Amino acid sequence: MSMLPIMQMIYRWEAQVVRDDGSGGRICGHRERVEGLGEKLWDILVYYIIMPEVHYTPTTMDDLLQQLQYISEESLEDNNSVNAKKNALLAHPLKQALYSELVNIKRKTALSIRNQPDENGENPDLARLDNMLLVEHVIGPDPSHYPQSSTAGNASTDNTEYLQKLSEIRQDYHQKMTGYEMECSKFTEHVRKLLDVQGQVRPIAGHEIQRMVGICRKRLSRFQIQLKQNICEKIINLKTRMCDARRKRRNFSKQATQILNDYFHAHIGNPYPSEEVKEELARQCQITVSQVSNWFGNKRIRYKKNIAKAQEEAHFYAARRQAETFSDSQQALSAAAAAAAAGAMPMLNPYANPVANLGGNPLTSGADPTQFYSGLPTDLSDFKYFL
DNA sequence: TCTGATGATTAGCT
DNA sequence: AGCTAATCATCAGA
Repeated sequence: MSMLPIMQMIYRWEAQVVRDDGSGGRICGHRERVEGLGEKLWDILVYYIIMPEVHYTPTTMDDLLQQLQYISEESLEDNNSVNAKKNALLAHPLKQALYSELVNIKRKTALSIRNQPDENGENPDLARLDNMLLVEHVIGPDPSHYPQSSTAGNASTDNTEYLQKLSEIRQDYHQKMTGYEMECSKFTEHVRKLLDVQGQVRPIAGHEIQRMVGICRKRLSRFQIQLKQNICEKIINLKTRMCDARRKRRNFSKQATQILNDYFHAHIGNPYPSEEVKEELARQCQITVSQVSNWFGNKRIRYKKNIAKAQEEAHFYAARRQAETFSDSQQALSAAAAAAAAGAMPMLNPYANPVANLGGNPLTSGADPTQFYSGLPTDLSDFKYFL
């Protein structure tokens, strides 16, 4: 605390006292603007002005500083001498005048300095969290009361499970928020009562108490933010879990697979549907365009792989047939294996060579005939994709 | 429970 | 951006 404002305040108040009670006394000419009043100002005034007879008046700056230090360190609680001072102060005829003056000065000086706009502004983090909680139906209307849509079975099951989990989170949130509000109210009420008591001996106006309660609530809102953050994290985890397609993979319906297979085999020469076609297929199959893209990606690569596998098997069996003409069966098997491994005899590849394909028997490969021969192209140019 | 099928994801390529 | 190839995670039938 700076000394100059305190001295100015003392002089100012002394002048006020002289005017109010007309009893004369020291009148000081210092009426300069008072700035930066501290919380102990009231005690200082009590010591030096209201009860000057029980305290010696400091004559030097060092004496005054020493006295101020003493006052600052003295507790206002459970102290007989302090209580005596409080009582003397409350009974003093000038108490009200002094009180009003100090409240007025505090409002003009200290409060105006501390009353920054950000103290009253809404916390952006809290607003963001509240917004998310509103969007996710944790606050506001309960989504579990909404009528269920009659979508496909899997989606409906997922939705029900999601709503159930969300309802649990919602319940947890409201329970914790109720507890928070209760604790918050209890604490702010305690602060309010404390300030009311302090207000009897210190210049604390009603609006200051309100402001202090607001500050308390603001400080306590950190717990509220923490709570809301935890709830938001829970929702994000829930959504991640529910939306993780790998965990909740569902096979497409038979009808959807049929539609996709029909298109694939009908366009086996160039199984790359355009974006428009993908959208149409997605609509027909009731899946997303991405799923259509995935399906075609998987289909193409697996189709190719199966061809390679069929080719390998064809090589093996062809080689074995050829080897059967040998007398040594061991030699035959070795020859077949070597032929298959080397990918020899491409003539037997039903897809690498369309002419051979048309003459071969796909069933000997052991592959799924519907996989390989459904919608088999008749025009040789259709094979360009696999050549 | 095992195993092949299948949808989704990812890195790398063009 | 779209594709391939490898891989993962899950489904579903034996």
